[in-house]
Amino acid sequence: MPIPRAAQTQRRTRIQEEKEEQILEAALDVFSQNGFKGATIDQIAEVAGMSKPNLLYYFRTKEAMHRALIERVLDTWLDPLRAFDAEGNPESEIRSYIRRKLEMARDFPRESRLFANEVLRGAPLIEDALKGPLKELVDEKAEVIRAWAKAGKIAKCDPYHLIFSIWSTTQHYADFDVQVRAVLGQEKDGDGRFEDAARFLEQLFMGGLSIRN
Amino acid sequence: MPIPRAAQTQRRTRIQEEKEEQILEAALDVFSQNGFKGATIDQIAEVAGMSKPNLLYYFRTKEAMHRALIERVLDTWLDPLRAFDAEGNPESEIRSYIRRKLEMARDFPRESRLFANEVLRGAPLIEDALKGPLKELVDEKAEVIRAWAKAGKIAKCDPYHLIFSIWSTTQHYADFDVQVRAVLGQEKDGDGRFEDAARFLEQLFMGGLSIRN
DNA sequence: CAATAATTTGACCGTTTGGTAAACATTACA
DNA sequence: TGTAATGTTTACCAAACGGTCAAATTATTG
Repeated sequence: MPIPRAAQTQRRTRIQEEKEEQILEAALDVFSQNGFKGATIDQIAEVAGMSKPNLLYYFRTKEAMHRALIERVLDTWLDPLRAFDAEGNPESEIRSYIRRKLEMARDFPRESRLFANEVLRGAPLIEDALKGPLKELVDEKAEVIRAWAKAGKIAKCDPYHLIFSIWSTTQHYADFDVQVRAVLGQEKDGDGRFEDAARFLEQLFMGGLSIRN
Repeated sequence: MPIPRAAQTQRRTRIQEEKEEQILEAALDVFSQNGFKGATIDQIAEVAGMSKPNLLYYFRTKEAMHRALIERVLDTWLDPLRAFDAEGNPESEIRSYIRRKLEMARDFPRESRLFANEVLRGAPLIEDALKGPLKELVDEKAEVIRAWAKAGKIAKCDPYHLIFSIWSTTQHYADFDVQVRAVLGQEKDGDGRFEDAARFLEQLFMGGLSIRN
């Protein structure tokens, strides 16, 4: 009778796992399209196929839902950068980083837009994560790139802005999808568009870093 | 006594000009930070320094405000691309296009974020503009770039994705400003950051298009 | 099976929101 | 200066919102 909130219980039941998953899936849909303030609990509940109080049984507030969602996304979002290997070959490392980021934009556009929405509004929920773990990771990888440049393996360039430009060019295809589709028309869609983008970005970055094929 | 809404009157008075300007300025502040749904009329009214009904005297609905604002922004936003000159030198044309876009991201970040917010939510208000005038303009300039490539003045590349990548890399500094600042720390701020970005992007695109300095 | 814990829901609450009505104030101009 | 058009404000409304409550239902387990 007293309400032991799902999030507080020690061991999570099967139902809890399933329902929380179901809710976060719906929340991703709604938050990524409307932003935090624009999304409503009723809307998420409807998409999730459950009543509003039921949803609030698993996440006590709208913000708790958003926080759970964005923390999870932020984590997987950085996986490609973590995979960036200092010991590897500069050309193939950068090339495959670009491709992996582009694949994520293609396969997880909602996650990209959720993140974009959050950063756009000032990133109140993830400010600490950006200044802490994210910055540290980028610092580390920037150092790798700088070392490559110093060793003459790639052209000298600002590693931070290189990373920014890879982020922005790839995520653009998720975040600005509507615009991209409007400009390209429907004839180029899906995989064709993806391959065109991949080819172009590869050429751009390989050339810009003086890595000739 | 009957209410001749400002927007409907034939000739606009001095007060109308001033107040509408004042409102749109405030609306830019609020909409760009919170998105359409996240922004409230009360908030805009407060920033504009007038009462809510007074604001609604000039713009009958929240959507009317947003529409007026975004149409104006969209127009000026495309100016740099319009300035792109087919007769000019490819290198300097592309270089100055990048610089101009980067300057806009620096000087008009709110406009950039307003636009980003609108596209992120599916661009319901400007879908037609994207598929019409915007597409036509991009088509035209893409043809110019293609001709340059054919003439061997720049490397062969997909002109559409080239334009997308210039848009995304430059606007990134406005839209993802919080993230950029979090990663770079505060030591690099303002003009220093801008110059670093400009130098990097110039190198990237000039190299990627095989235009060697 | 019994009883306890976990889950689900309809009804509800206070606040915020977009927008209106009408009275009041100010400006423009004959 | 008078008066009609324009501009401004206070008070208000209905709908939507985030969230609560208690009762009902379902699952778990001794």
